[in-house]
Parts: sequence; C-alpha cells; structure tokens
Amino acid sequence: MTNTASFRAPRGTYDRLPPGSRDWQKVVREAEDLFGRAGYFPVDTPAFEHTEVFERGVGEASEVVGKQMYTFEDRGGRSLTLRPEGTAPVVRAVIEHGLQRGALPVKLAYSGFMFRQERPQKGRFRQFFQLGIEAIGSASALTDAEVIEIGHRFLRDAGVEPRLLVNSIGHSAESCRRGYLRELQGFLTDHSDELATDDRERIGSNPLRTFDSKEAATTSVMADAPVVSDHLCAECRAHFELVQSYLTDLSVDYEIDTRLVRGLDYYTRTAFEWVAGGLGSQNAVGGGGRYDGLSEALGGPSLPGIGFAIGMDRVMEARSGGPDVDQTARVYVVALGDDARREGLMLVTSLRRAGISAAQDLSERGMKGQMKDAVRMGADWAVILGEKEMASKRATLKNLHTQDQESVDFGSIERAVRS
RNA sequence: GCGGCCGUAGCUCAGCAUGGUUAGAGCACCUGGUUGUGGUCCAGGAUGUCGCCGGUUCGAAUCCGGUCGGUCGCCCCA
Repeated sequence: MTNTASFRAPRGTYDRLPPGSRDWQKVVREAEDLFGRAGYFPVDTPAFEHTEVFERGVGEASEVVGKQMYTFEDRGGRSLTLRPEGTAPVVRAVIEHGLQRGALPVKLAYSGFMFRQERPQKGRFRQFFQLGIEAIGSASALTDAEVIEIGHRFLRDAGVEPRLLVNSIGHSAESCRRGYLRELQGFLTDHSDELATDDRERIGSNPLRTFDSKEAATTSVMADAPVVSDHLCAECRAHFELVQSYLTDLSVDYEIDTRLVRGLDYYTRTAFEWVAGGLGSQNAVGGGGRYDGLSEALGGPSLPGIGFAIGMDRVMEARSGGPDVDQTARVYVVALGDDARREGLMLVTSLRRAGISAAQDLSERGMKGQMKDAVRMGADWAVILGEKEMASKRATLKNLHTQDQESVDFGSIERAVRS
C-alpha cells in the first residue's frame, strides 16, 4: 500500500512476487540441473570484490568499468565494488584456491545478482540476475562448442527462441588482433571526420566498439571497414572453423556476425551472443566468449577459458507464453467450526508430512468462501469437515473435477487422495 | 548520464484542454440470496494522503515549478 509506506524499491531494482516468482524458481532449477548434468559444479563468489579485480579483469577501457560500477570504500579504506559481472570473480576464485591444479578444465556454474549503475529500462536493471558457466583450463574448440550448446539448450528449454550470433575476434598478437586493430585505427583515423563524435573518441581506446554504433554516420563508414575475421592468424582461423563445424555437428543453428564484438576487454577468439525478440532495444539475452588472457591479467597462471552469462530477467521477459498457473494445493480442507478447524490443522499437516500438498482456510470464512478458495488453489480434492463429519468421524471427500462425493473415515483420506 | 511520453483503488483505466458539492468504472476481493458445497447469475460491501514537495487560487486530481519513479529511444549490455 502506498498510503502508509512511502518507501519504494530503489531505482532499477525490483521485487519478485507471486505468481511469477514460482516460474522464475522453476527456470533456475532447470538450469542448475542442465549445468549439473554437463559436469559444471556450482560455485558462489561474494557479491562484491576488490575493485581491482574488475579494473584489471574486465578492463578499464570498458564501459562497465568506466562508468557503471557501484564502487565504495569500506571502513578500512578498501575500495570495493559490487560485482558487475561474474566471470572475473570466478576466475579470481579459481586462482586463489588453486583449482587449476586439479583436473582441467575446471567447470563451474554460478548464478546471482550483478550490479551496474545504468539508466534502467525494460529488461535492464541496476540489480539483475545472471546465470553462467565457465570452463577454465581448456583451449580446445570442443570446449567452445560444449559451452555454447549448453547455453543454447537452456534458452530453448526455457521457451526462448534465440538467434545465436558467433564471431572470432582473434588473440592479442601482432599477427592477429593487434595488427588488425592498428589497421582498423588507421581506417578510422582516415575517416574520423565522417564519424559521430562519440565514436571518434573511441578510436584510440576501444576501436572495436565502433562496429556496435547505431549512429547513422558511423554505420555507413563501418560498412567498408576492415573486419577482424579477415585478419585472424592461422591458429585462430582454424580454431574458429572447428567451433563452427562442431556446432553444425550438434545441430545448433548459428549465424556468423563479423561485426559482433563484446563489451568486456578480456575476450579472445570466440565471441557469441544470443538475441531474442520482445525485449525492445535490450535484445541480448545472453553472451559470452573465450578469455584466454584473463587469468594472467588477474595475476594467475596462463589459463585459457570460455563461458557465458545469461540474463534471467530478459529470459523471463522473452519466453513464450504467460506465467504457468500452478496448483497451490492438491487437497483443500473445508472446515466448519472450531473443532473441525482443529481437526483440519492436523489433517493438513499430516498430508504435508506425507508429501501431499494441502491447505486449509486460515481466514475463518464460510463454506462458500472456502470452496472458492479451494478452486482458486487448483485443488483436486476438497475434504469437508462439518458438524456431521465431526460427529461421525467420517469426512466428506469431494472430487472437484467430477463433483463426486464419498464418505471416508479420517484415517483413510491420505490413501483416497493418492489415486 | 542525455532526450520524448507517462504516474488516479490490488490490476486496467475514465475524469484533467473550459479548476468548484461526499473522485468514478470494469476486473479482482469480502458478505448475502443458497441455516453445509466452487467456477454462472443477482444484491450489497470494503479499498484511494489522485507518486511526492512546493507555488498560483476563495477553492487544485485538474494550472505552474521541482522532485521521485516507470516507459521508449540514445549510450552500453544480460
């Protein structure tokens, strides 16, 4: 009620309420099962990290680090940051605990809230929920294919029909992306007077981003720009071709998008993104890529890795169909009078202990109101306890689908409703 | 962070241009018709600091300013 409470959830946050909250729970559980079947172990890392984890991991040139982080100083003067993404913290945890000394790759699955201070809009929140997996310690293209297939499968199972875009952005060598970047910067400098001002400023810091620009001026220039995929070294090219052929083997439909670049600096080689309709301009439901240099950037050993992050909020928005209407209780006890309500409380509890969902009226309503409540909960059975039933110790059991009623003694109710 | 639109009951919205009695509708909710049987029908009932603060005015849901929030686009991303 807004009349007494003048507090609202902070901007860009939300309360997850019934009935949709149950759908959410169901989708998350399906994801956990799917990731678990593929051998990805659950991992949880703190909601905040030392700020440097993101500055060095995600990269200071990225938008996320540059202007979207919730950074604060604690009472000990340490600079901490609410995690804006999950990969850098997971890699930090792997290094810190030496998980890479066991069998490789280390396969981990995480889920949780991430925080970025941006202008909220549909499908974009300041506190948002991501699910992700990371396979750390394998450079094989098999891993790329496995990770992508799992994410794709999750989205499809969740009722999203995503388009999968893939690209390779090479690795950081002169023979590969570094050389390409210089060529791109040269191209952009030659055309700098034709670019939108925002994009002109990125030539030095983050030239790849100009491919994402929606400025008409920039878009037309970029049509003729050199593209990363034409400048990959032999190894990166071979890797990308393998990934593609594996995806084809797995019947995962994908599109090559040579203009796909990702926002976080740590990506190398494979980059991918899932997009879906119904989300307005926030059409990316998930994305990921290979990050072969991340571990070293965080002071760890050389450890190639790949993973994805999927935005649950956007998944729930994009999935087909409305909320599933679930049964709240299979058995509803209609009780009339104090003695019956007391008996009902015991009956409901024993049914629940037996694994059967059950409910009774807790508002001391009349019979009509209780019957309505039973229907509202989607109950299959109504157990009626009135004066007659209390006197005879036999409840009236009504099948709410067929309307049939029978008289059963209290001890037989559980067996009767199991059918 | 920038720009457009919006903010009235739990939900969807009317009323606001031409300020004026107790601010409305539908859905949902509760009760009764049916002294103990739901999804239909009928009757009745409860619910609003008209987002918030301030200004103009005899008088503001209505006009003005600010602010908070949402939404769409930009930036960027999940």
